[in-house]
Amino acid sequence: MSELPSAIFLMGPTAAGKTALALALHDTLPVEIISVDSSQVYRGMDIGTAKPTRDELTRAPHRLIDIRDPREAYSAADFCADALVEMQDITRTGKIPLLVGGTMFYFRALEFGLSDLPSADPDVRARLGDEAATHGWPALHRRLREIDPVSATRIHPNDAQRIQRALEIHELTGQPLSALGAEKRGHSFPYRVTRIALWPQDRTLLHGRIASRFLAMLERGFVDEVEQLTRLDGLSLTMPSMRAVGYRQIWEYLIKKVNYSEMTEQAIAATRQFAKRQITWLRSYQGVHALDSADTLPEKECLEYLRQTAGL
RNA sequence: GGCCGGGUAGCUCAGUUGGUAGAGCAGCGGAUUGAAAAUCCGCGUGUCGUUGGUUCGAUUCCGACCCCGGCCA
Repeated sequence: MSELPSAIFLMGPTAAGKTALALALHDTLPVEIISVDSSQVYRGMDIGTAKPTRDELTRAPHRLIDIRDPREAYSAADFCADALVEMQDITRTGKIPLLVGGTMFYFRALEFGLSDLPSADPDVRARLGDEAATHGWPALHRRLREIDPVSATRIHPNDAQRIQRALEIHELTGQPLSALGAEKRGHSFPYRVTRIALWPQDRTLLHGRIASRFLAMLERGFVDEVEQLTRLDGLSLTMPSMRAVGYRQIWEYLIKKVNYSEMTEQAIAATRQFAKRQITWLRSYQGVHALDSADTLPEKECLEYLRQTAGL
């Protein structure tokens, strides 16, 4: 058996201090950073995604940032392919890939793989969306029950997105998702992973950071940033990029659907809920070493852990 | 100071013709296979402002007091 190269995952909810810790690690270890963030892939979305600043990027380049136009879609499958290419590129130069971010689904898909399924088809989705608009999603769920009872049991009748996806797969392949998903193509991730998660155990503290960070984003021109985006021809609120926390609420403020204080309140609440979902992922992610980011960054603790487990 | 509203969940409010109460939002927990910062599921005990009275029983009726609006002085 040959020894697999090392990789480090640095995970954590929003506003936990991941970027700061990653920069610190980059200063002392032979690592190169890959961003694991479904919103930072978009160009022009800087303030609201808490993208590293230009100075920080000069100090420690991040891969997989600014690789898409906000009118394009990006997916977990795209990420897996892109990340693997970058990881191998880093490994080739004798360095260690440090994957940093808050998109837990991307981490999971990368490490454990996705089944061999067709990618999204806008036409099929549009047609299913139209059907749902007239008959309702529960009707489509009934149809799913006929063609794929296993998936229909797993997917709730209200879960529009998953019903749509399951029906889409059936239309595209003629086979049920439950059958395709079952034949896992033997996935083996070619890295030895050290997983670290960073977040304050004190929820109140996290909430405080989320609120003050959002207010700081507003001061740095977040509304202007979204205003610029609304001028992009063809960009709409339903696109994946604009479903991002903060962007969505500010967009609604700009079209006068909500006032300024409602926007602020709703954006902060949406961020808290997002952080909670991220924490749910982290709790179920096996083999994760949790670091508490309370008042100060646990930089030394992190380095010590890496020394012991990854031999750095 | 007088009159009129109102004081019920963290917030906004509903309700109980007297049998100790429920929505939305927030919060908490969970799921998660090409939209994932998405999408979905589950969770509601709170001196019903305080204090007396009537009553078998009061958050509900009556009185006093306190607080917040508004109007009049």
